Amino acid sequence: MKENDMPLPHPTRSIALIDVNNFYVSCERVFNPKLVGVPVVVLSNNDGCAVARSNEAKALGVPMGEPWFKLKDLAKQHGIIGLSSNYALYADMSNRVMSILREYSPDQEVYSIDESFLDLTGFQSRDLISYGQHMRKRILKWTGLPVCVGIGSTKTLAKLANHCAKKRPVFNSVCNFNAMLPTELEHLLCQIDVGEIWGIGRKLAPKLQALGFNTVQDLKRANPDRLRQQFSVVLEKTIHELNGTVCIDLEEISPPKQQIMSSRSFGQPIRDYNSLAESITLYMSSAAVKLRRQQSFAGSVHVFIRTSPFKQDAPQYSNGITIPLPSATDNTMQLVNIALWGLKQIYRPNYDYAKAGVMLSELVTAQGVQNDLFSQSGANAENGKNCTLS
DNA sequence: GATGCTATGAAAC
DNA sequence: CTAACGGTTTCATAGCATC
Repeated sequence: MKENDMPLPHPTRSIALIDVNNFYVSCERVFNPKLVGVPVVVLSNNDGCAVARSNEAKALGVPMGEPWFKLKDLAKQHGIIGLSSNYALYADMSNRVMSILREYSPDQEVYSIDESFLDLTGFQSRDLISYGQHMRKRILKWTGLPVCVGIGSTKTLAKLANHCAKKRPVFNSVCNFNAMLPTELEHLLCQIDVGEIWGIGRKLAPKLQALGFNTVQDLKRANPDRLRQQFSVVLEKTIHELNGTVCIDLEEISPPKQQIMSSRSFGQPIRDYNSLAESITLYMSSAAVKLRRQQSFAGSVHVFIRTSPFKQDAPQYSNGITIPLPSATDNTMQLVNIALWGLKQIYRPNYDYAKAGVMLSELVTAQGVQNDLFSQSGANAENGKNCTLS
């Protein structure tokens, strides 16, 4: 791809999206080179489902999210290796990658454990492909992880460019839409399925195809107003972003979570109240840690328990309860007690429970608490831990 | 008729 | 030997209740 060194028609932003290939699998391979070149999947909690697949595993047709027991035959046949996940390792590797990337731009959004946006606007456009190659080679050398780089004038386009970098060997893992001629880009976008666009998922893709929007180019040329009517604002924004109009900003500082959830499927079904209570206590403790780490206070607590929907013949029960708190708190003891009270309300004996969890919502930040306290002249300020919701 | 709350669904990683 | 199936989060909307 030849770089375009003509002046660009509009003041164009250059947003890069850097994404580690098959992140969990690649992490495992760094520490066990025997896994290189063979089909590998990393499994979810309790070795339940495939949450990451190597290219070899994908080529064998292993679907994302497939339960491991359904893969046993295929695995035996082709020697697919199933690994338990090691989230502490992945978090550590992620931190290394993110700090390397931070040196390439002061404007970074860490979007997920294996993805980061960088704003490269103002960097010399014709150099961006080599800049991207530099990142890629450095990350590979310093962490052992393979990444791809996509560059475009919006986040949606950067995502799409990243997809091209990954899927099309021509780009050698770095694809810059901004460096392509309009006709060249159009030709490319005609070959990509609508379903590949960020925000177009399993439900939306078939609906759009039914209306004749089969490729990215089709959707790019669609009438945003009309599709907003028919679908949603989200889709309207996507169309604008495909045309280079920024609708989704770079979020360098991640806003505090509005709700915090902790839940887990059990390795084996649980029937008795005490075991359930133990789990709920554990989940709430971890939720409370997350809550305090972002310096928030919870205004309501939700507790839920459920049997396995996959056991068709077993009696099913699923219930949850939301408990509003008179006063927002971040205190583990208080939160656990409330959750256990909630559990008592919804618990029914003689069911095989498969999953339980808690959710904290109506979160207010410590900042908000401060303001609240000032505005309410310190009412309910006992050890600064509680605040009244107004 | 406008506004607010809740439950639900779709999407993402 | 059999059965076995993730976890969080956000955002938008629809339906219902309320002012």
